[in-house]
Amino acid sequence: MEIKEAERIAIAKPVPSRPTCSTFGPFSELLAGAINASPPNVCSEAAVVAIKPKTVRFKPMANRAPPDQAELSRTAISNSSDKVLKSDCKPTVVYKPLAKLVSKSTVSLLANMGNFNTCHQHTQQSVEARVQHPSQDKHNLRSQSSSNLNQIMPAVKETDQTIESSKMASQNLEEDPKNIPAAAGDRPSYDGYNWRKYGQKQVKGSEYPRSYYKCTHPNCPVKKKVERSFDGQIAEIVYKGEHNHPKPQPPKRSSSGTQGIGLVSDGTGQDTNNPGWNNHLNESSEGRVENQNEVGLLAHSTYQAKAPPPYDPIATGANTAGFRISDNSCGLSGECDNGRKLLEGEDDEPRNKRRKSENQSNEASVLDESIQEPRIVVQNSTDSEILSDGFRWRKYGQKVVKGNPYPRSYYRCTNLKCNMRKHVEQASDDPRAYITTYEGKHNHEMPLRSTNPVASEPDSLAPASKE
DNA sequence: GTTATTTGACCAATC
DNA sequence: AGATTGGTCAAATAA
Repeated sequence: MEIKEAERIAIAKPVPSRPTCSTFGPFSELLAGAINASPPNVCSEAAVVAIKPKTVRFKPMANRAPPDQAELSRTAISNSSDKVLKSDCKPTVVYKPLAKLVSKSTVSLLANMGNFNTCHQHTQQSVEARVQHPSQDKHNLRSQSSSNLNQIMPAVKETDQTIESSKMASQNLEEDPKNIPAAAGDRPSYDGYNWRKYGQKQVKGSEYPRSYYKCTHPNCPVKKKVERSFDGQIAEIVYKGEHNHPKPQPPKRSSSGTQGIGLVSDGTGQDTNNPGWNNHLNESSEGRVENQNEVGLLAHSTYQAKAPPPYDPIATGANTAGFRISDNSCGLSGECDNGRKLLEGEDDEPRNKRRKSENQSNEASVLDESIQEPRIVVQNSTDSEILSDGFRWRKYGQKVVKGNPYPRSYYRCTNLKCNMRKHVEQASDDPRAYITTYEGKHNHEMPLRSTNPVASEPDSLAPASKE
């Protein structure tokens, strides 16, 4: 009986526990398994889990980073990256069309880079941010984010940069884990604050599990809720309270400044350093973009910032390091990075430590992935076209809505058959705070895949692409 | 041995 | 008043 129950549980919770399959094949496989309800062999572990419902956790093992992160990051990354790429980047290069790979490493890389995002988040943290998202739309969310990003970040940088950045990131990542002791005690998140995960739950409205984090500072009442999609994208992030303390300064990771940057976070975004830069970024022109990016990453992220972050020294300055990354990765679209970062950052944060070890073991794989990451990069499409969640969007209008000082951008799915539309607008002063509203559903598959390597979603959803 | 994460269970709020 | 959902706590586990 128990066993059965356990099994159930395992099956039942697709979300949180991702497949523990050590091998991780393609995400698709996993999905398939889940769908079938019969876990793949790999999941033998799962079976075990069944036996032990409690400990079911997935082992991060080397295989993967925590599923969430890795996958998430991947998707996020890929998505964001794709998006970014298109918008910003020129066609350049895609290292590999396979988006899959991108995932973890990329993510982490991005995440590192993404620290920028952190900045935004800081702000956000102080405030409450809510992400709006249609529950259904994972894709939508993504798309939103991407779209937003695109919109937001028109700036285009050279793809090369992005690529490089990605590469660097990847490299960094590799190192990161090590370097990143990250987070050493607390795990810094992209925003530069340290968070402790105190709970996870699947919320009814959302498909994805929601993770609850508390700021590790003793006095700090700040909490945040993060929902991640299987893809790894962040569907929602909600911050509550304001930090009573300044952001913890990151231990400098010496090494190369650059490295410090991203690296650190191996995805976690823990780098304290990052936060700083993040903030800077935010402040800086790019900041917005980043924010947006973040948002984008987030699938929906609408933040409503109540108050500005009290401290943000970070914001103040920190960008430095990260920036490089930003240049790189996101130069084009800071978005990518940001988003990724965000994604990773949050979830990852906690995991960083573990990951370290894991990463090490996985490093090889990761590295490979990271390398591939660059592929993310690519895409360029007209400005109007945006790949967000794997779908392609065309901006057909922009307008300033009455209640919102910020312009609202309207997008349509480029697929002729598809009636899907969405509009995105900044919700508050916080660039990150966005509101994306989707209308309709996609009648078609995501085009992106073929087009872009992105695949983040696709990957997960799909066919396993394994590569 | 320590610390952090995961997860089930409990409590509170809302409908 | 009951049911449902969200949020938090605390034990167990793993690194």
